[in-house]
Amino acid sequence: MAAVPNPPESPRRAPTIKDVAERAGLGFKTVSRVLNDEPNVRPETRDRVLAAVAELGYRRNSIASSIRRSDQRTSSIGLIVEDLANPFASSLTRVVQDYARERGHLVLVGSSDGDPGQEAELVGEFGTRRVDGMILVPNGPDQSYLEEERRRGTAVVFVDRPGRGIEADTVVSENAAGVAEAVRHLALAGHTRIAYLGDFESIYTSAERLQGFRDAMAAFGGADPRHIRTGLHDPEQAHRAAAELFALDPAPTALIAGNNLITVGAVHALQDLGIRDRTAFVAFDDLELADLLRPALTVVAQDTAALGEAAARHLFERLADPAAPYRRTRVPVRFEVRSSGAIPAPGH
Amino acid sequence: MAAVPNPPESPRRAPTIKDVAERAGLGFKTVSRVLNDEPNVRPETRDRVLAAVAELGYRRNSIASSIRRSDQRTSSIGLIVEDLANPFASSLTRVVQDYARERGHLVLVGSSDGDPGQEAELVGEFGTRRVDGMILVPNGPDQSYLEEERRRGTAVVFVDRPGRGIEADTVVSENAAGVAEAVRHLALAGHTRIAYLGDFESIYTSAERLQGFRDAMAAFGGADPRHIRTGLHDPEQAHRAAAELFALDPAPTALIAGNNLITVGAVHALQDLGIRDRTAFVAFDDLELADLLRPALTVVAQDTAALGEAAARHLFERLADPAAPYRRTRVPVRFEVRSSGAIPAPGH
DNA sequence: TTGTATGCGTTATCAC
DNA sequence: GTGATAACGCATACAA
Repeated sequence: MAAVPNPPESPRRAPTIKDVAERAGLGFKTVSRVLNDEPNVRPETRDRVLAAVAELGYRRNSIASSIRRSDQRTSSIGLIVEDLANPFASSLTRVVQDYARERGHLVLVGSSDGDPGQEAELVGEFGTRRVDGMILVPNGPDQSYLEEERRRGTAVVFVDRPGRGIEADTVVSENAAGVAEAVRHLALAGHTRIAYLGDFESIYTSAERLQGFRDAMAAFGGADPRHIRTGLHDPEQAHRAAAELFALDPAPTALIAGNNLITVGAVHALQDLGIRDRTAFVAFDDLELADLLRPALTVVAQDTAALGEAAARHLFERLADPAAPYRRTRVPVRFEVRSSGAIPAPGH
Repeated sequence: MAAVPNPPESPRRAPTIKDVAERAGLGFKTVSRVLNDEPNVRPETRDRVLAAVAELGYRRNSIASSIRRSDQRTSSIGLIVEDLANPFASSLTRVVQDYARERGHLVLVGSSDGDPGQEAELVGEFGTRRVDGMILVPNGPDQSYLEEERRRGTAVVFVDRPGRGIEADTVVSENAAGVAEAVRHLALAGHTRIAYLGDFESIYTSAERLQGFRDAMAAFGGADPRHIRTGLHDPEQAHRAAAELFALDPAPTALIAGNNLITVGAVHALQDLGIRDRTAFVAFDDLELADLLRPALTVVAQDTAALGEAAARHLFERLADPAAPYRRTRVPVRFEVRSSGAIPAPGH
């Protein structure tokens, strides 16, 4: 930590359109016209205004502008994810931000950590700032409180899972289909004792993925109930659950992990047990180095780009037409075959 | 994509303090007093106000509030990173967001993609929305344009690398020391032919890391210039450069990758060449599954949490005291020994 | 083509 | 304690 001598300049009052008007020797309404590209301004006058703007370093105060304009729009939207540091969330955020910016909007972000209280607080803060709309990954049993925001004209879109107690535009992944494909892939390699590790069943995505697993397993004689473990919310819990699975007799010969945190714990467990090379494995969610693991990880990859773009699109379409019927979009997943899923069942 | 019947409710005008005042049978200034916890309000009156607030579902319009308040503060800050989807950036964002939120501030985010033009545009958008301050990972040869923002009272903090053409609070990693430690670690395993893959030398962090490499190598007889490759800006370029390195005679026996994108390309190259198990490797930047690779990746991990928190702290301290001397904070890196760095030199 | 009066929802000032 | 009035920076309506 080093201190630099520094001379801070006196913080000046920012110039307003009145300052610009005075400088240009015009009425401030004329300045406003130029700034908003309204017609009926002589090119010459326009130039004078722009010159004054440049000289004073004027920058519009869009905060003041939005308070007065008829639509009350702020050109900003809010995005609430569980954890911004999670690759799923950050990649979603990036896409939403790009989409918004192309339309002149900025994005306010917040992490709820899966806590309904945090979520509601963030919604409140966003509302206070009068965002034009919000996209959220909802948490908890009830999002009906969002009706109030909506009455004020705020657009609401759910992504990753639907909100509860409220109807709204929603974008989700094809969770069940993705897991079903994983099951079929493993069955093709001769596996029948396929285990599943999932998060809390109260979470929409977890429930859908588990359902996909159960339904797909039914075609192959059904899943062994002891081979299904849910309620795993971090890598450590997944690690323990996986270790317990492989202590069973008969032990599973293949494993499906329900999300990326579970994957991390599960692979660690297989590593500890020294059975990474002979246990078939498919992970839901792609991971940055998945193809560099040995065996390379076969994954059900969510299309976060499509998810984010669809959510953003829904939001802006809702802003354009508040009366349109609500829509639910399901985004296909991509089954990425690498090698871990092709490890054959013993004796197959 | 499914359409839901839906009946949208008519968007109502949001209630204002005047509505609340009328409802409570009071002057609106009294309402304002209650909302701002100002003294001189009878508890009884206060209750009447709060009741009316609840009944009407009133929510303060902080946009209107900030336009009028004397300090002009909006309780929002801006954050500009290169790519929000990058783990380094997203983890930084998360920390900044948490720090800001604890202080009642919201965070506007933007990705510059390393383009100075995008960066300046985002700064402009943030300025227009009158953010209280901005934290940025600067790009390009000149950030002096930020002086203008600062004159308006906006706090400016650089993170990851210093801005150019302007003095400001800055937080950077101990880049050179981190690479030097990697070199010493590899030298201890008997390596002398250590290669280095880096990004453009025009990037501050790249230059610092390369310098750290050169200086540390000097203690071991110096680096072979052919074993240093820079200007690698994505995994593909790093992949090719690594392949070329190991086609040399004599080929390096150890490799240091200058950032996470380069690491991905380099490990792929080692994989293709079938020399992952016998080439010592140290990566700058940690990766999610680094410990599950085989060999597990030895890394120089940046402390993104400390980086983000220091940046946020600088920002809020600057807001509290605009006249304080500028500070530059250097955040130590963590050398994470796993196995890839301990692979011995041939015949050692 | 340009300018004036008014109002947005809030905070600041000052009188009651 | 409470409330009227002005003001913030801008957009809207309308007059000139």
